Amino acid sequence: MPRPSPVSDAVRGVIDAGQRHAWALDELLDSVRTQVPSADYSTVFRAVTMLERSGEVNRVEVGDGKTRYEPNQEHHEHIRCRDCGQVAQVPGCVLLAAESEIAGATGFRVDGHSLLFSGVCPICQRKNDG
Amino acid sequence: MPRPSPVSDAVRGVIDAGQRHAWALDELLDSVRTQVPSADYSTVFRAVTMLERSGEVNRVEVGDGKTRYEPNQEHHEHIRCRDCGQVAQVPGCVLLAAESEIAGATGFRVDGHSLLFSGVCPICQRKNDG
DNA sequence: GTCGATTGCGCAAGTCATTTGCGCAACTGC
DNA sequence: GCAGTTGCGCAAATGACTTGCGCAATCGAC
Repeated sequence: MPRPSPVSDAVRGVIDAGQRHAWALDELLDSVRTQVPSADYSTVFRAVTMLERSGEVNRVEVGDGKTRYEPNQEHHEHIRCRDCGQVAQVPGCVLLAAESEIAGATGFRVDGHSLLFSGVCPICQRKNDG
Repeated sequence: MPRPSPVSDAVRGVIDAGQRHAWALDELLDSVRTQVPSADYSTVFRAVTMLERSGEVNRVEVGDGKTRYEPNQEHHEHIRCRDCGQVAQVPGCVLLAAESEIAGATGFRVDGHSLLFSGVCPICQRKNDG
């Protein structure tokens, strides 16, 4: 019987709840603190690091200078709002076939890709109009 | 007649020479120092920032924790070596058509994307085999 | 129950990659 | 040759992690 770990459990819970798609550490911390007010940044960091190592979550880089984490699901792409930074999920993948073609063109052995669309999310569109 | 600016000129020269595709600041500094040994990190930083503002270079994020810069050319994708971090260029774009579809699926107003393939470059493939 | 070992986690310091402030000194135009 | 501008080196500040340290809560054994 392992010791209870409220902070780590809260981190896992927050990510799995899926209220947001790709969580940055500070966002995770804010959310975790609604359940465990004393939670610390480093603890959240260690928790997601463990979850990543165990394969429960994936690290994603969306080019905003922050490391983000999402639940480990089937492959998909991302779309980020240029204004608020919110990251949403774009289901499906149209690129697998392209990889072998890229391999031929560049000489690289291609084993993955990450595709990020950018634009303005519905909420920010409304804000901008108003 | 503006003052000469050897460091800034060297930065522009290095990027335009195209010996590498996407330059990180420390790589730029190393290269610039072969021409101007006293060159400083902050000066290189300010130079690329200017070049970016003037539209001569583009900032690219390739998910390795460093900001990279490339000459402002027509749209293309990138491929990065998982081992050595080298970034090469993948010409062409197969995704423009997809953007409107994504817009419909997510509600975002889509105005761009960035696609990064990852894999192992020819040099590292040879290193790994040997 | 209580004692020793384990381990979650808060605190604070360290690291890495920028980013900014400061001020000297070279250069330009007058 | 002089005043004003400005490129740039130096060093400190910032932001986002990352790591070390050690307390204290909890577990299992007796």
